Amino acid sequence: MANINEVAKKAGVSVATVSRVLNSPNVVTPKTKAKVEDAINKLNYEPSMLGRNLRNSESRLLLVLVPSISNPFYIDIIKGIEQSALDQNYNILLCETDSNPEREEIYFDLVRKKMADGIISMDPAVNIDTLKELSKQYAIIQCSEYSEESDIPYVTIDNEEAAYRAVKHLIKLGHQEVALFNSNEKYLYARERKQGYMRALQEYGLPIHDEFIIMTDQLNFDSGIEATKRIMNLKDRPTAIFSVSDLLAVGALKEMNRTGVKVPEEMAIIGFDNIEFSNMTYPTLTTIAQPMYQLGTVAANMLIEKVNGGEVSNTILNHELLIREST
Amino acid sequence: MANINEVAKKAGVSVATVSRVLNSPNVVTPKTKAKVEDAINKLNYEPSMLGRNLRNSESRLLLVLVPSISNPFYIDIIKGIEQSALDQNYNILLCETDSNPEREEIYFDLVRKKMADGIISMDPAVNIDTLKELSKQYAIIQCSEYSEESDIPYVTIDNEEAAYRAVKHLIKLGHQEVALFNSNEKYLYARERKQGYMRALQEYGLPIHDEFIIMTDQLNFDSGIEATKRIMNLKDRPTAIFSVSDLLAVGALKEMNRTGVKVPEEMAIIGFDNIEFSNMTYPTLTTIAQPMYQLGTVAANMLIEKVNGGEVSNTILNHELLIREST
DNA sequence: TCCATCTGTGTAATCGTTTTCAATTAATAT
DNA sequence: ATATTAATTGAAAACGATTACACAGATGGA
Repeated sequence: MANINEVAKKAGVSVATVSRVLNSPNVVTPKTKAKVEDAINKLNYEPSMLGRNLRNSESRLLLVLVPSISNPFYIDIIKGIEQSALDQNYNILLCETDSNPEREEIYFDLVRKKMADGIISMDPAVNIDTLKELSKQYAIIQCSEYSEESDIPYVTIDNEEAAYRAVKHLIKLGHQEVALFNSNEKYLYARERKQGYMRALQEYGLPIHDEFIIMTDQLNFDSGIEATKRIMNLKDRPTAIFSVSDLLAVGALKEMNRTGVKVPEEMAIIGFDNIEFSNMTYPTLTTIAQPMYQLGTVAANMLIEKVNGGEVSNTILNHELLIREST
Repeated sequence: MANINEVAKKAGVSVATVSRVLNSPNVVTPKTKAKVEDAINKLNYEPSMLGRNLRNSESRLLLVLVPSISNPFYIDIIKGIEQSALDQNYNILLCETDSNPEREEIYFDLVRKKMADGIISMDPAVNIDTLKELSKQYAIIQCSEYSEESDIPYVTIDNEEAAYRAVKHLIKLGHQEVALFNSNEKYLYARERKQGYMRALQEYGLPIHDEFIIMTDQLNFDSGIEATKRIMNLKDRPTAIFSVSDLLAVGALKEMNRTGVKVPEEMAIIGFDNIEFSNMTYPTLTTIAQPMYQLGTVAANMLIEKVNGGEVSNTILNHELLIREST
């Protein structure tokens, strides 16, 4: 476990020279460089990042705050972040908050204590006041979900437009009664998607049935089943469902299969996200595809730019309507 | 961005005392403690982990090496690891190798450079020679997949027995022709599960058809579809499939749905892992449930024990046959 | 030949903690 | 009141790198 001093001694040079061989090899004479490299090899020296990080006051670690890694939506985003981070010599600290404020505090402390150089927040349930406070001092980017009135930079898609297109697609297929499986409207994306839903209905002069709008607490499979049961118990049922998450839609699909309702003939279903699994279901799921991987790379690049003192501006990425078997 | 010196000055004590207030509050007088805490609050002081880590020569970071985070099998393991780590004041560095040796090297370098205190390896395709070499100097645990001839501690399940039970279950349902969707036999778990498969067949005096044994390169949905097509093209088809991964089985299910083959009537399918999705499919998937979360917590506890110089011994956890609709 | 310039290298300070050891103060026993 | 012991505190040395600054030797021009 040699350190830079031993290498310097063995090579007969100063520690400064060893450091230079490592960090700016061009300023040092080929001859001394060779001596130093020889010593490094002989001693099996590996520079310690602990010393390096302290001296440079950086950790080269990026905090990635996710509500839950069980939702595959985040998986591709994380892959994108990881790739961008790696390309720029950063690593990621993946943190699942489970929408648990205590956990969140643990993770926030990591950046306060300099264990992380910045944060990518993807948790809609994040404590936005703390986040705003932190953003005065630390580099922070919001990815996918964001807060309007904070001036924290974000990358996302046009949720209103995406929802509008999804519902328009259903209407054009002849559906007049479209249910909405939404999440809690305290989240911006939920409000925006609902607006898109309403705009489409209004544009085609269709009435809005309040009982067709189901709010679920969580975006998961079970909530999808639950919401579907409520819809199916209505005496006037809708003929199509627009779900703001593929996981909810998969739950709906499952419930249809269980009760023998034919999809898309008796009930059309459209999801949101384009998670991998949406293509594995029976029938496959029509959905709004979000550019997850790209959301990740862009978020990471923005964050690193910000860590290095640069200015970044908000980014809206493109989405896409993916028509498959469920509509 | 105050440091310990400024706090000491403001409180009128030495830095040693400040450090003690933080790390062993009981040895310092209540009065001085109050002074120090007051100064800490006034200055908004947060101790830097960079300094701390250098001094303690530790990073309190655990490297988690996963082949791919797209496979939900690893998600619950990761959750378990994270919980255990957090409980003991560690954090995890999640690293997806994508079975890419270059990436793997980047991650290995993190432990060589003291950026991580230990490794939990879950990648079957890991470079075992490098891993063995590293294990002489660093704390390493293998989780789920392991190498027999290395003396790196591991936690896993009894793969042979699990496979045996799965196939026995199919046989008891009357299936005489059982296909095996396996992964490459260079992996230990693949060899063990194949052995369990053969033991069950032999025990019931059933012949082993080589053409019923399909080896797939990857454990994903597409490979499952591919393998199913090959099986269905045989003139003598099996009546049941034992797949060593739920993802493969989901692919098989999808292909059955597409071609109108009834599951389980015309083809029974049993998976392995019990990923969340296995309960969302149509029909739901019978599977061998692995204790993923527990694999994670145990692996993390073992690793931390080892990081602290303790000795750990290999652990075999229990699995369970989960009978659902696909058999 | 001499001075100016450029290159390569070394010295030592610095990043922010923890901890050993010594010194001081407080507490207890005589 | 004094000697002895115990409890608090402080000074200074690590931990392992990077880098500003100074210095020496080489190069080139006049």
